[in-house]
Amino acid sequence: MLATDFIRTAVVEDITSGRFDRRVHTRFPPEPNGYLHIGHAKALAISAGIARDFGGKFNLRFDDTNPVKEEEEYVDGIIADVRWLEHDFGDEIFYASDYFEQTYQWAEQLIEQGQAYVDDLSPDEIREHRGTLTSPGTDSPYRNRSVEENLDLFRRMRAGEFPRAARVLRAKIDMASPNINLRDPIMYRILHQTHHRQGDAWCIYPMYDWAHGLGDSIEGITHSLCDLGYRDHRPLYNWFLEQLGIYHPRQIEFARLFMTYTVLSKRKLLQLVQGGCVRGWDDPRMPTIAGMRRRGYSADSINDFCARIGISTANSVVDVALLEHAVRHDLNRHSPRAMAVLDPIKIVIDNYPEGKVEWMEIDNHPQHPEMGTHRIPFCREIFIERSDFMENPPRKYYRLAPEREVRLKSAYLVTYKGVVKDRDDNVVEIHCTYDPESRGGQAPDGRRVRGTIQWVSAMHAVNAELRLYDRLFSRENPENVEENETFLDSLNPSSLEVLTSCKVEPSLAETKPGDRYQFMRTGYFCTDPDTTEGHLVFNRTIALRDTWAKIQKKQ
RNA sequence: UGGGGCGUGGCCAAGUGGCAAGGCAACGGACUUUGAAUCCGUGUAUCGCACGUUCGAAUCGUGCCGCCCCAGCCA
Repeated sequence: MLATDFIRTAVVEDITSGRFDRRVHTRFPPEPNGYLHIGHAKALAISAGIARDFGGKFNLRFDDTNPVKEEEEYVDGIIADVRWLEHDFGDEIFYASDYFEQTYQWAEQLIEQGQAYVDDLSPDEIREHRGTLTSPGTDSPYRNRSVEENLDLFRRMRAGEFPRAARVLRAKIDMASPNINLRDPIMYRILHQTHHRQGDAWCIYPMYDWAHGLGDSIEGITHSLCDLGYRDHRPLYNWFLEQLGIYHPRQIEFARLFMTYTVLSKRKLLQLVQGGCVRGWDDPRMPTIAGMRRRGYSADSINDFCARIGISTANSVVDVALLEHAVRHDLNRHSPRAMAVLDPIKIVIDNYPEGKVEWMEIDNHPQHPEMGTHRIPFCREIFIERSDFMENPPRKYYRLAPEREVRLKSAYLVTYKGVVKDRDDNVVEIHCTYDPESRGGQAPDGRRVRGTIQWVSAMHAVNAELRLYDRLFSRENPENVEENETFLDSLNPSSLEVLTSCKVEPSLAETKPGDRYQFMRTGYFCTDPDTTEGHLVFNRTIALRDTWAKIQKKQ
C-alpha cells in the first residue's frame, strides 16, 4: 500500500519494522452526545480507510464515559450514519462502558503502585491548585495519602458513600509540568447518574484521558488516530499505558476539518437544532451526515470529498465548493434524468391536434445508454420554465423568444407565434407551432436549433413541492462577526425556498424517499421522506453549474 | 513572559538538499437534443520573513513574525 499521507507513512513504517506484528487496527470513538457531521466523515474516512487499505480491522467504539451528556438516540443515529457511509466495522459495536470494571481494576493497580490518589479538594480548589499556563500548580494536601487510605476511599467512592463531586481519583504525576494535562489529571469523578447502558451499576465514571487508551489497549488497536486537540494529551495517553504495563497502541493526530460557510462543532449544531434555526439534525441544510443524506448527497460523494481534501497537521479551511464538486461529480454519473418545471408557464401548440398524446422516449442518462430510457407524454398544451421565454431577450439568449425556434427536449421543434397577456401586461400563455417532421427533436432539413429546453405535458403533469436550499450561512466564516453578534447572526435568511406548484413529469409519481434524479437543466433532486401519496416533495441537493447565469452577471 | 502545533498560487495539498505534483475555484476555447457533462488550454508561486550552512535549500541551522490549541470533576 502506498504511503500517500503522513499517517499512512507511519503505518507503513510500523508494518515494516514489525512493531505491531504487522497488524493494522484502527477505531472511531464518537461520544454519543450529538449527530455525526462532515468533520466526522473525514475522521472516519481516515481511520476506516487505513484499516481497509492495509487489510486491517476497524472498530466503532462509543466513548460513553459521561452519562450526563449522552443519549441512546445518538448511539442509534451514529451507527446508522457510519453504516450508511459504508465503513466496515465488523459485526461488533464496542462501548467504553463495557470496560468499566477492567478500567476500575486498573485504577486500583495504579493506586497500589502509588501513582494515583483520592483527592478531597472541591472543583474550585482543584482549579486553583492547577496553576496557570505560565505558573506551576501546587500539590493537593491529599496528595500523599497512604495506599491503604486511597484504596479504602476509592472503594467507598465506588460504593456510593459520597455525594456528587465530593472526591476524585487523580493520577500522581507532576503538578509543575509545563503540560497542564500532566498536572495530576483526574481519572474518576462521582456523578450518581444513570448510564444509558450500565444503568445504575456505577456512580463513578472514568474521564476520557484515563479511559481512552485503556479501551484502545483492550481492543488491540494499533493506530489510535485523533485530532490535533489531543496532541498535548499524548504524553498522558502514553504514561497511563506505560505505568500499567499493558499493550500500547500508537496515537497519531491530524487536523480537523473546517469548511467555508459552515459551522462544525457539536455545540453550535445543537444550538441550531434547539434554537429552531433548522428543522432538526437531519435538516438538509445541516452539515450532518443525516442532513446531507436527506438532502441527497451520496455516501460516495462524501467519501470522495474526504479523499480529495487530504490529511495534514495544518489547520485549514476547505472551500465548500470542493464538497459541491464531489457531489455533482458523483450525482452526474448516477442520477437518471427527468423533467421538471419549477416556475411554469403554459405553451399552446396551435397546430398540434387537440386531444392527441404521443409518448416520447428519453434517455435516462445521455452518456450511459445502459441506464435505459423512459417515456414521457407530449400533447398540445405543455409547461415550460418561465425563464425560458423572454419577450426582449438579451444578447446570446438562445431560448424561446419572438421569431425564435427552440427544441423541446426529446420532442419537437417549436416556433414562437404570439403571447396572451393579462391586464398587468404579464405573459400568461405562449402560442407556438411545431414542426411535425421534427419528432424527437431533430430538424428534418438539418437546420441548427441552438436552444433546448425541458417541458412537461400540461395534461399529465404532476404537481410537486420543491425545496431549494442555499448555504445555511451567508458569511464565509460564520464566526467572523461583529462585536455583539454570534454565529447565528451569520445565518442566511434565504437558505430555504419552498416552491409548491412545480410541475414534474408523470413518471415521478412513483418516486420513493431517497430516490435521486437530475431534473434536466435545473439540478439534482432527491425525494424527501415528507412525500406522501398525492404530495411529492423533492429536495434540491445541488443546482447544476450555470454558465448562463455567469454570462448574465457579466452583462 | 509556560507548553504543544502550524505557515507552499484564491482554497486544499504533494514535496524531506538538486533546479515547485495534483485537485477545487477562476478565466479562455472545442463539443453539445441538459448554456449540464466531457475535452483542450491559461498561473512570472520572493515555498511567512531574515540571516547562515552548501556547488546547490521549500527542504538543514539560527533568529524573528503570524496563526491555532491547552488552565472541564467534557470528549
